[in-house]
Amino acid sequence: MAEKDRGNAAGVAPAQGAPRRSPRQLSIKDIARIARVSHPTVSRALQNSPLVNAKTAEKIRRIADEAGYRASAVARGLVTRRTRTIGLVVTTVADPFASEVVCGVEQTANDHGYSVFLADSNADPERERKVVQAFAERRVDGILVTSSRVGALYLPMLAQMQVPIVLVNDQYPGAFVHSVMIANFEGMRAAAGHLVELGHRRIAYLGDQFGYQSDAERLAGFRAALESASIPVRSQLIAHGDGKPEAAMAAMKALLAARPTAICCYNDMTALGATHQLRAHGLRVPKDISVTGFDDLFFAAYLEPPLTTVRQPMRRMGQLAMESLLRLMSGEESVPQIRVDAELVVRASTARMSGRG
Amino acid sequence: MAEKDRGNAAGVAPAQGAPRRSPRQLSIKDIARIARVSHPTVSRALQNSPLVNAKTAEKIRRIADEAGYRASAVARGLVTRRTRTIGLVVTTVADPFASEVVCGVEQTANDHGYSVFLADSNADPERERKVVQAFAERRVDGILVTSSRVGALYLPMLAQMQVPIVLVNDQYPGAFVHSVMIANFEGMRAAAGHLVELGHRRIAYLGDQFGYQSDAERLAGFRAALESASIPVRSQLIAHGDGKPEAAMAAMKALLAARPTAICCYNDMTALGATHQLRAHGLRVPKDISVTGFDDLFFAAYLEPPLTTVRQPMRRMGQLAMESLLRLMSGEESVPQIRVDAELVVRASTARMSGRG
DNA sequence: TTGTAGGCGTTATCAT
DNA sequence: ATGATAACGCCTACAA
Repeated sequence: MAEKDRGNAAGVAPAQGAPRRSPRQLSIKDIARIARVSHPTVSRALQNSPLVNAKTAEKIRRIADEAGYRASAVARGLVTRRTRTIGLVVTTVADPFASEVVCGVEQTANDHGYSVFLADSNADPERERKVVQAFAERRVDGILVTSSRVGALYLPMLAQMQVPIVLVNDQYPGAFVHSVMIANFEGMRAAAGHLVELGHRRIAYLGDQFGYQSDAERLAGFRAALESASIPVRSQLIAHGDGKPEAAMAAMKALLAARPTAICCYNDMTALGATHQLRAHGLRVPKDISVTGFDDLFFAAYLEPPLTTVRQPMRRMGQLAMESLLRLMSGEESVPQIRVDAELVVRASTARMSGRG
Repeated sequence: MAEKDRGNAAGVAPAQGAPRRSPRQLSIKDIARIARVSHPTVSRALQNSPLVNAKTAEKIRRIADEAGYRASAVARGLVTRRTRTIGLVVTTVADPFASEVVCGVEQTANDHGYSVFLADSNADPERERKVVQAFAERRVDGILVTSSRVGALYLPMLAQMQVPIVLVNDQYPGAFVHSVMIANFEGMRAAAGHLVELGHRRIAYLGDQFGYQSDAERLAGFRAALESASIPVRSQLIAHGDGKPEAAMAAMKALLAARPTAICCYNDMTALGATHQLRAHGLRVPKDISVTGFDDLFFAAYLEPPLTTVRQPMRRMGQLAMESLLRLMSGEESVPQIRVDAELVVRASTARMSGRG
């Protein structure tokens, strides 16, 4: 019998006429049989329950360990109705902002025993819907969404799923209770204010047409800085890309006609494209024109010239969002709107205004 | 009775003295009761089984849809023993190479009805071990690993888990059967060869001490290019960082003593740091010194000067890895080692050697 | 301290 | 074409 119980998990060749490999994972009952106890006892021992004899527990744990037994989280999830799983949706992981947030989320989730399902939406509403449905079927305990462009779409789904949701830099913050947001207004106001102090008066704003709320807030901060210095905000000095370098180049080109001496970009990716376009036109940064970004992505400090930008503590924001979600999942209340401070980092892409004006 | 069956899923306030909200998700039995059929019939209808009357099926689907019913993938996974789930481990998502691969994997997985668990290892073997254990408990159908520095560590786990594993740019390819790798040797040989053609003879190599196999192959390609031009490879012209800008700066500094006129970097992140250091020393790229990278990350084309580099089709590699895993999971055989071509992209960071030599 | 008996929400295997 | 019934692997009463 002992012979029979051993199975052939160790990779022994299957018996003749038995083409079926993968002898099936061990279950709690297998461990129970080997340890000569009932399976509930094994369950208790593995959860370090005080209701089981210390020696027995030790023996069971040893056996389970030697056998390489891993309790099935799916079976457990079925009975406990909690999967210790969350769904994380991003527009695309390939975006450096998103991947930093994902990193912070993942670390925090793991530290608390949660696994995370990652899904790209590609900013496609239909895909985003499917992704959230998949999460619903997976019975995730909570959902985290980064930079969604279709936030409102979640409302009906949320109602059905009955799981908490937290958004990071959502574009429709009004619709949701829980979110982690950067101080868009203050951050961009600081960047524009910095340029004003350097003597610039023809300052442009290169935004993100898909940034909605974030873009609106940053633009408002930009306006506030100019207005408090009594500088009129001219519409020829405002343009929009899509948050990526390619579109930023086109938008920058259009902006050039208004001859700005400085430009505030919606984010670092936009600054990357804008700067590239400026060079193509023979303009030197910052001598001829100053440029600021937003995010402080890893490459900002290594650009030529190093980029003056507004730092977002992206990883930390991911962590904060996950911590908020953890609270909600355990039934506690959580601060609805978490607002994170942005920090202006002055580098070499901005300089005192010179000639050319 | 019908009254009673309705439950209060629609968000009706809970009855007095019933503090317990979240009325519990609908199950297949609820749908069955409403449709006045048995639950297996519902199951069949929802799977579009031909074994069920077309009209009945239609009615069931309509009811399920209106009720917002979502079948539990966890219950299904328990009985079918397949979760349609894979585990994806990366050293860190914050690395742009990794996030591109993740993107390709995720898209492909989703298109085939798989959800992906993402986990960072932070290049910490202990954490990586825990992560894989979590995957085992989650009963993932397969595992994908990117740029692992601890590949060998998987062997024993793999034996126990009995799930297929595919590695992307693994550092210990010998140990595993299935992997997707870039043509490291040929790629770097092309980059170095390009510099040789431009007349350079004092060419340095700035590698990644944690790149193991990848670094070894790229270095070999570098050597091959020089040797085929009868240029001796001097050890003072070889240094190693860790694949990131910071360490690259330090390594570059040390390399400067040997006065190279060109430098091949292990990857674009390394090139970022190396270039930054060169500027700090007043050297102009490419006038005084040429620089090449590897990867062709999104920012490479936007640097000043635009970076000459070796392109890896990262997303495509993620897709190939996932497709290989899909084959393995469905029991088919798959090409063990998939080798992807690298492409030299010549931009402006390299130029014909001038004076200063 | 331990064992017995459900049940979690599906799919699979039989009947009918 | 449909319905009973039995798993799947675990946890949680409750009983002993």
